[in-house]
Amino acid sequence: MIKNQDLNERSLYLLKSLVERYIHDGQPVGSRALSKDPQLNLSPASIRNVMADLEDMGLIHSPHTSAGRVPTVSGYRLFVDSLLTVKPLVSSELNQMQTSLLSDNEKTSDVLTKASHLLSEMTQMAGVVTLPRRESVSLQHIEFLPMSNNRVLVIFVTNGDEVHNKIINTDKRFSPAELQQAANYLNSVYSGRSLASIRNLVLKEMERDHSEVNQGMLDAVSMAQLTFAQQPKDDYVLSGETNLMGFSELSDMDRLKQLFEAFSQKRGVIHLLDQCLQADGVQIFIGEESGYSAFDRCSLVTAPYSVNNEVVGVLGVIGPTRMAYEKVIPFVDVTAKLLGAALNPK
Amino acid sequence: MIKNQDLNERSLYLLKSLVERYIHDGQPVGSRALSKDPQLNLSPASIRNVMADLEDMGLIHSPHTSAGRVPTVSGYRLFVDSLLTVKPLVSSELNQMQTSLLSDNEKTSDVLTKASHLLSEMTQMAGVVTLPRRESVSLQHIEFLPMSNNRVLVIFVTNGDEVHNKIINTDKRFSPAELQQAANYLNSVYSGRSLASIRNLVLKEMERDHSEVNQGMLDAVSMAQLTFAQQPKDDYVLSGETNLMGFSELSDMDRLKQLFEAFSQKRGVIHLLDQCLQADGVQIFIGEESGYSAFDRCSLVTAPYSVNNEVVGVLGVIGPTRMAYEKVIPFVDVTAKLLGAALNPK
DNA sequence: GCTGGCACTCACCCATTCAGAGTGCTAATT
DNA sequence: AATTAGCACTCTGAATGGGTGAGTGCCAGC
Repeated sequence: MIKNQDLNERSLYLLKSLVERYIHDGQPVGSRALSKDPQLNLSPASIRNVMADLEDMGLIHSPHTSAGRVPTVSGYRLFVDSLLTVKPLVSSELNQMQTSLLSDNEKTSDVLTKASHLLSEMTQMAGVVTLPRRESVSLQHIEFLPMSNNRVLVIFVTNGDEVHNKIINTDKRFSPAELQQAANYLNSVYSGRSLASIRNLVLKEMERDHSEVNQGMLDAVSMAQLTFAQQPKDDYVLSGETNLMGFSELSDMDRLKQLFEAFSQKRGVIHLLDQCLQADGVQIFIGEESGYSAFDRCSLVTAPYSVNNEVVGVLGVIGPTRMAYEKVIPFVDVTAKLLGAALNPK
Repeated sequence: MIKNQDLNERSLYLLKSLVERYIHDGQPVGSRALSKDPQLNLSPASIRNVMADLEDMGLIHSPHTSAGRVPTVSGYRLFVDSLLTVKPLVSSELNQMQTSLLSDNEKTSDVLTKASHLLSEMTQMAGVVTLPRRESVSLQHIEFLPMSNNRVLVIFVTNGDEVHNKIINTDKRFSPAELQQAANYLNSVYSGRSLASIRNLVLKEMERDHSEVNQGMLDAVSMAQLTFAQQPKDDYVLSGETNLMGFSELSDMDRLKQLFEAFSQKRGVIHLLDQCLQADGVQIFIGEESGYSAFDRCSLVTAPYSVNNEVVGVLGVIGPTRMAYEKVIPFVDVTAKLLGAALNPK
């Protein structure tokens, strides 16, 4: 990895200026263009020397002999990590974001959708928000409805007024009254607890000596087991994907197709986003860094969001590698904080 | 409109052959190529004469002087309406479709998703299935949960084990017991009825002399009113959109963007699909016929599907105008029938 | 009414040219 | 020792132009 110290002030400034220019107008940057920079009071020839050094270090690269230079992934990396001067949000933007996210009385899912739209609107790229991890949400209410045969429709509500439902196959047939009783029991014992802790409690309960407990409780616990046993697959809200079709660097149809397939596949994107749960702030994947070839020409700027000081999800912006990081980063950062605030129980 | 009778047998056969060839290999069809057709035992020159006639009638058109001919929208229309020989499904395809759709014990939404995937898989284009119209589904169970302030979370289950939920703002605060009572009342009176009829009953109930009824019933009815008042917006399940990115005729990025925006907008697509609810079989929109410019280069092959002999939704396939109608039409037709069967209460 | 013949028109491919941008290298300058 | 000016060189991209092939429209003859 290239470190800050390996390069002198001047080279770093030159790299910064080059990346900024390239991000700004999308053309390979030549020595002549850079020589116009007043802070970098150098002749094109000297700049060429510096650029040759930067190229040796793999920070920039020339698409062909007589083109200017373009940042490589490492170049972007260094730029983003050490050279970038983030642009604070202007207050009108902040206002817009606040009013759209903090409006009251919304269901969690609606707030997430709004956040996703907000990200894509503000950046004109794609916005993505993962649903809060099921593990950390808590149970508010559970309910069983009889269906044909041994099937039972489970409806449970988690905090944030999210309603989930699932069909379970029980090993015997329950009467409506029995189901009601089981629900009552579970509501009294588990409501308010996180799904993760419920899962643990259920497991313990199942291992206990069955003679001690009555049949009703046993049934209830086994239904809870069926309900909460396997982790549900995570999901996310994506919006503004179509914005990505406007970027020339993503206009290759094959790549675009791969990218959109990845979006509807969801698996890869979720895996990628999950990696950002640990980060304690904005995290960025540039180009191939993500490890998913569909994202080769894209960057992903993410930030985790928290409810009750616990990280429960991730949001981010997906766009071409050549994006205005200095604006996107604060957007993502602030959106994550606002979303956390909006989701906090009042 | 061009009618069958306006053209002699030969011209019609020529048109048919031309459209088939064009659909098959995507190149403008010239007179020489058509002269190879054994059934159409004519010299290129004669064929050119016929083609000139067809062009005058607006059925085919030449992209430029020295290219072959390409069907126009009217040409496709005539072809699809009167010339097409549909290819019945081979039994292996039918089997595949049956096994994937008729597997038991699925929720409505899962079946719809499967149908959509099936359509896109089989045709390698995009598949779309509208959710059953809310009007025609019937209420199975309703339930109220108290939330902060005057807000109440309504959960109701419709046939097909679909769980819906919604937050309503009541004008006074209800205790859990009151809510329970209201739910009990509504369940006893309305369960089994269609949402449309419930809406009517509720309206009548509201107009009745209020002194006659007790407060509990009144509360229940007003909550039902809030729940079922406005029609929920329709929705659909779309899949295989990315397949569309493979077609050269849709590879124009601007158009593609418009198309995908229309998909996520949903409004237009739904409106288009709704028009097919009345049709009593497969209905086709070719190119600009749809009236939505995003679909200018696309065709839409649809069929309504029914539960209990009542049409409740529409499904279809979206692809380039130049698609293999003779295969797509039976696919769509059969899928609609199978979906209806799969959704019929057992 | 059909067909063969013929002149004509394009789109497409290819090679060529040309200007412009940018480079690397070297020698001169500071 | 670092910077710069100068220069030859390379490569892209746009413009040009000829050649080819596919296909047409029309006409005259069968």
